[in-house]
This record gives sequence, structure tokens and C-alpha cells, in this order.
Amino acid sequence: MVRTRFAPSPTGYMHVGNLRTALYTYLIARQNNGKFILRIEDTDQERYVEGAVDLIYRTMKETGMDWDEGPDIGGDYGPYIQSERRGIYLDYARELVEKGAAYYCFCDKERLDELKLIHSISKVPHKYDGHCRNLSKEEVAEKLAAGVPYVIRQKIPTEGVTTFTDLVYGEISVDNSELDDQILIKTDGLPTYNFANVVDDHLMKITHVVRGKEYLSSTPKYNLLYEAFGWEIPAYIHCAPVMKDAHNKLSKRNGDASYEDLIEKGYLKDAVLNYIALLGWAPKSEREIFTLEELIREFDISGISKSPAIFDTEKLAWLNGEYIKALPEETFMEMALPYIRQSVRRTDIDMRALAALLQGRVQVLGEIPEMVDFLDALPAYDIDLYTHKKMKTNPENSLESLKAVLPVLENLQDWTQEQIHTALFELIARLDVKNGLILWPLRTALSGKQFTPGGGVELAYLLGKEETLARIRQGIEKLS
RNA sequence: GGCCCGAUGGUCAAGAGGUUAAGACACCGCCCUUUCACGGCGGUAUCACGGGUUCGAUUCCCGUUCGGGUCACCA
Repeated sequence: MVRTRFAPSPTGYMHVGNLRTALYTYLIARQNNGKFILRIEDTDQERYVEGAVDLIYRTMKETGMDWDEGPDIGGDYGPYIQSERRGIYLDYARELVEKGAAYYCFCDKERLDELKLIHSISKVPHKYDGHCRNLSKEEVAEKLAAGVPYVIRQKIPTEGVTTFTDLVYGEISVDNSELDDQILIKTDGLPTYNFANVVDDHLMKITHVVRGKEYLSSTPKYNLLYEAFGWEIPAYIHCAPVMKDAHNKLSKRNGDASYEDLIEKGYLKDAVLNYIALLGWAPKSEREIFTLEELIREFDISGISKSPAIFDTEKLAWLNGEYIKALPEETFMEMALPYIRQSVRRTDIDMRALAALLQGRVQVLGEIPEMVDFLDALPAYDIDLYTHKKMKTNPENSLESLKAVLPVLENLQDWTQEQIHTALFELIARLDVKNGLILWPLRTALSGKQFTPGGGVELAYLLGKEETLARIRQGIEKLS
């Protein structure tokens, strides 16, 4: 039975890299009919952020990554919040001491700092010097009885090589002499992440550990722990980071977009998830658009990339546009409405027609207010806008066109798109000119913009007869 | 600095000892068109460098360079 876990620290927000790790972890569990577990790693009280746990729940639920065991729903291997497990680690650490794979260390902070200083001055890699490594049982008992503060350290073999296999990076070997006697239990009696992680993963029967590549170099130490306990080592899947550019990781600290930020900007959750899946993983086929269900089927660990991937907003935007186009009209209208309202106060506009125009050309919902603001009020514009080489228009012939259009529209009874279209094309036929010569100036006069969500006919319809005529008159005045 | 990992177009990336080195985004051009967009068609552009191994390496090996990670009583 495959069991995977997503184990975030509640330190604030869901950044994109985190979300991707969660996704891959989720996918691996689901495609193997395994279990997906959510565990909160809050052993560091210093960094705990209020509300962060809720944010994790909310994001996971919103994106559809449901978990089978977790703090809120329980499970057979709880508790699922590390701070609630505080009682269990010390015994395991003592077991390791018994087995000779760990030891009590009574070195105080001063001595350690001094050691670190010496190492840094002499440019030697910093490692604990093993001062307490070989204390006798009696010495240890004495200090313990005297209440001297202590930590428990892992006793790394002085010789040999530790080798393990990562499903992404392959076989990796490290000399044990490179490894530090890391602290397992802190002075406060709580485990370090390094220790809690190993114990919890084992107790929760985790079979596949998916995590960031930054843990790759501490993995040998974990494996030594597993071996000392006689526990089975899980499969490892280390993921290269998501980057902002060639040198910097994507992070909130740099002001980079988090999941919530992207949603707020008007990206669809499915599109974000889909894009993130593609960042650092390549499907077998050439398809790129997948629902979560489809990702479960298509995902394959062998497609995970070894090198970091730069987050590309342009491609996300494109993908988002594809998702928007695929939306049912009704759904899109509901989504678009709040954005339209941000800049359009008028209530007499045919929102259905407007939404239909928008759906085909919006990539990110956040673009909408700026696209439609002209409906409320004609922006100030330069008459250069009337010049278009392909349409062969210029301010002079535009003036003529608008003058010709005005009476035609004034006499129009039914203000429907069909009627407007018919009337204008009759005019075009009567004058024997190119469509653009009439329609380009019209669109410009109606919008004052270079780009609009529709052509002259659509805009006239949306604006209504009165406003349309008023804007044409304004255009005529401006060009005269 | 020690150790670990990585390197295919601007970006995401497939690929394999012999290929015209896929595809997508972006970019450019053309077509369509009532602008932009959409759609259709086409195009520019990539194997970091140097040595090997081999009949043949972008692919395998070794170095170099560059990049990333790690070296906490943080996770």
C-alpha cells in the first residue's frame, strides 16, 4: 500500500513550489490507490504563524487535493500535528542511545559557538567535534542526575559510505566522514525536524517521501537513522526548486506570487494547478491540458525533471486563457461580472453580450476592468487613433465616415446587433467603400481605445443608441 | 571552501550511440477578419566548453566552466 504525505510547516502561505510538492505527492498516492496524508510540522514555535494551518487546509481543498488522514479528520496513525506528538520522540532517541547510534551531549552553547568560530576562521567545514561522543555511562548518568542540560546527537559512523537511491536523481553516495553528528533532541526535549520527520514517516508507514531537493544532502543521515532502528527506508522523490529567474527561488519574501496571489489576480485554480504540474514534469504525450483526474492517470515519476524550472507567467496566462475559453458561458459570466463591475457602473448594458465578447479574449480575469472601462465613460484619446494604415483611414476620411454613419444610426428604430449591422453594411454598399473605412473610425469614436473587446457594431449595441450617437458626435467635433 | 546535484532554443521541455534534435509558451511573417484577439498556415532560434571511448557522440566516461543545494538546539 502506497502512503505519501504532505508535511508543511505552518509558517504563513502556500508558495508555488510548496503547492507543486503537494500535487506530486498527492498524484503518486492517488494513482497507486494509496493514501495521502496531511501532517503539520510545527516543532518550531518561533516560526509558527497564526492562521497558517487554515490556509493550508483551504488551499488543499480548493485545488481538490483531498487527504485521507490528517489533523482535522484523524486516522489510524495520529496525531497528525507534530507538536501533539512531542511525547513520543524522546523514547526513540533513547533507544538509539541504547543501540549505540546516538549519544547524550552536554556541550553548552558557548562551547559550540566557539567551535563554530574556530572552524570558520580556519575555513574548515563546521562539524561537531565529538566532545561528548565517548562519555562513559557513569559520566552521563552523573550529569543527567545533576540536571545538566543536554541534547541527544546522532552518532555517525566515522568511516564508510552511505548510498541511497532517489527516484529522480538516481544513486547518490556520500562519505560518512562528511556527515555531522546532528542533534536529534533539543535541550527543550523536543525533536529537531530531522529526527521527528524520520520517526513520523516510519510510524505513519510512509512509503514514498516527496520533498524539495534541499533535503537531498541530509538524506544519508536519515537513512543511517532508519538503519539504526532497523526500519525500512522509504522511496525518495526529491524535486528541483521552482525559480523566479535563473538565480532566485520563487518566494514570498521576494514578493513573488503565492497561490492566493495568483487566484486574486484572476487565474483559475485548475489552470494554476495544471501549469504547476508541468513545471518540472513532462507528460509522456504532447498534451498539456489536464484535469486533476487526468493528471492522476498521466503522472509518472520518471517524467520529473532534475533541474530547476523558471516560473513563466506568460505561459500560465496562455493556459488560463484556454481554461477560460472552455468554461460554460454562464460560468464565465458569473466569474467575469465582479471584474466588469469594477469599472463599469452603468446598469443598462447587456452583460451577456459583453461576457460573450470577453470570453474569447481574456487570459486573466484581472485584465477585464481595464478592457471595459470605456463603456462607462469615453476616455480622452488622441486623433492619431483614427489613423490605420491597413484600413487606409486617417483623421480626414474618418470625419467623413462618422458624418455618414450618424444619420444612418439616428434613423435606426430597433437597436439590435442585427439591425445595426444591416444598416451599416447598407451604407458601406451604398458608398462603395471598404468595410474598414467606416467601421474603424466608428469603433475608435465609440471607445477611444486601440484595442476593444469587440468591433464597431458590437460596441454600438452595448453602448445603446443614445450614448452611441453622443460619442459619434463627439468624434465629429474632435475631428473637425 | 568541503560535499552533493544539475546543464538541450528567451521560457517549459521530449529525445536517443547514427533523428531533418519533437511539442508548447513567447517572438516574427502570411491568411482570415469589422481593430486587437480567436482560428489557420509558416518561420527564426537549442544540445555550456575541452578531452577521451567509438566507425560514429548532444547522448557514455573524465575534467573544466557555470548554476543550485547543503554544511543550525530552522524546517
